[in-house]
Amino acid sequence: MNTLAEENYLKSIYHLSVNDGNASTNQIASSLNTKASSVTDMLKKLAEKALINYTPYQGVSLTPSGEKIAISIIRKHRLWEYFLVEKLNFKWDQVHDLAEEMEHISSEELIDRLDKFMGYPKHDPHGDPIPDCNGRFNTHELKPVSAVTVNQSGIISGVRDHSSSFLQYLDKKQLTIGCKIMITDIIEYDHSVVVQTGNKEVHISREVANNLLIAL
Amino acid sequence: MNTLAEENYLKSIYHLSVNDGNASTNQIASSLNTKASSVTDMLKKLAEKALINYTPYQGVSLTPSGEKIAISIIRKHRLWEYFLVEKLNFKWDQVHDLAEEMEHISSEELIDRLDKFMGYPKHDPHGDPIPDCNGRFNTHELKPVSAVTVNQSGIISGVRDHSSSFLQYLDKKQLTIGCKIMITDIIEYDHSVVVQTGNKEVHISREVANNLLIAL
DNA sequence: TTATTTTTTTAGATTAGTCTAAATTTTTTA
DNA sequence: TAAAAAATTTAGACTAATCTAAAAAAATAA
Ligand SMILES: [Mn+2]
Ligand SMILES: [Mn+2]
Ligand SMILES: [Mn+2]
Ligand SMILES: [Mn+2]
Repeated sequence: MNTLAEENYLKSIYHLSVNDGNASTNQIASSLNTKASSVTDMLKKLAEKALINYTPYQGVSLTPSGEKIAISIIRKHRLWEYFLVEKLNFKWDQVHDLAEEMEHISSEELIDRLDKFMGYPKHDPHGDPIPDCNGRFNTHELKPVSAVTVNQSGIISGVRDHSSSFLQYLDKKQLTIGCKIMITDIIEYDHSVVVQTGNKEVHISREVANNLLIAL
Repeated sequence: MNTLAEENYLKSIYHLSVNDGNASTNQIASSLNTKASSVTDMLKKLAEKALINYTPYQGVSLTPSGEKIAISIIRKHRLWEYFLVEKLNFKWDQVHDLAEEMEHISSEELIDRLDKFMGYPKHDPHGDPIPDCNGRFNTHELKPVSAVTVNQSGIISGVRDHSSSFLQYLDKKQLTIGCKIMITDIIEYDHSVVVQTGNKEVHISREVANNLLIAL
């Protein structure tokens, strides 16, 4: 089995390399709040275990077995988040740090039974897809509100920023997962966006629009 | 906060000193599958943190703050065991090792919500009492079947041996928590015991009778 | 009560994961 | 393309937790 630190590195590398297939030492260090030199040490260990492809100075990518482990950690993280919100009535802005700890509970059987207990949910409280027990999940096509044109409408389906301050702000504006919204205006001066949600109009900054994802 | 190793030491010291109020270095080492020299090192650290009373060569006892932590770990352990059996349909012989890992999830709020979610259970799947959120629990008076006289009856309410082989054996004999049994005979030769359970008579060894606890 | 055995502690290493500071390699800029 | 800047790795050190082997203390037995 792998240590907690190894699991966190694999997960970080997975998230960082989703786009360009590669993660740099400094990116990993900043995502794990550690130093580049510590990262280099760990990269050597993970490469030794054949969980990553590592050429010094060139960044890293996950091997198939490294990716399998990363996805299993992400599955656990998202299922525990779902459990905390749906069964224990936590708010969506309270569960991330708890899940960071729970994702390292090692038993696969436990997580598969938890999945069944909750009815095989497809998305976590933040709209992120939950991998099934074989590691498969469909990454639906979401657009940031900032990339949508006036008069288009869609369903709020995800967030890019998972910080509690952002999630609490969305709660206050009643912009939560599942809400139907319509973009009614885009202010040219600062790229802020006016959206219609239910009966209200809400005015959000460009930054917020950038971090709020909708399905059209 | 305390490390995983520290928590395990405190829990071990708690269990070992329940009876005589004191735990020896060797007892702790054997209960944690570690060496006496490692234990000595840790005892110094725990004493430094004022979690135990330690005089070299004299064994240790928990201070009030050490005991508080130990009981909180035990509460978590037993609540997670209850969750695994009642919600995820694990068998009572499958949950101990999983709970050993889960008991270190640090959030108190999480465990209090879990407690509420399950309806504040009073006993874990092995009959052990679950401390409430203030660390209080009544340690019920149970007797081993080996200490009961012929014709007395009672309810199976606990086990002294938590190993899966013992628990599976009890399952096979249908001697599980909550069953009403009556002691019908005690064989003088080997101190084995004949018990009536429901419609059947079951013959158990002295060792089994010693590890099976009933409420009269 | 002295000698033997058992228990416990100390001494000295080891491993995982981290750090700072220095050296090296790569990338960018001029 | 040479100098400067940025990124990365190496060197050396530290902490937590563990180990083996040796020393010391306590308990037991003769
Ligand atoms: Mn999360
Ligand atoms: Mn999430
Ligand atoms: Mn247990
Ligand atoms: Mn139990």
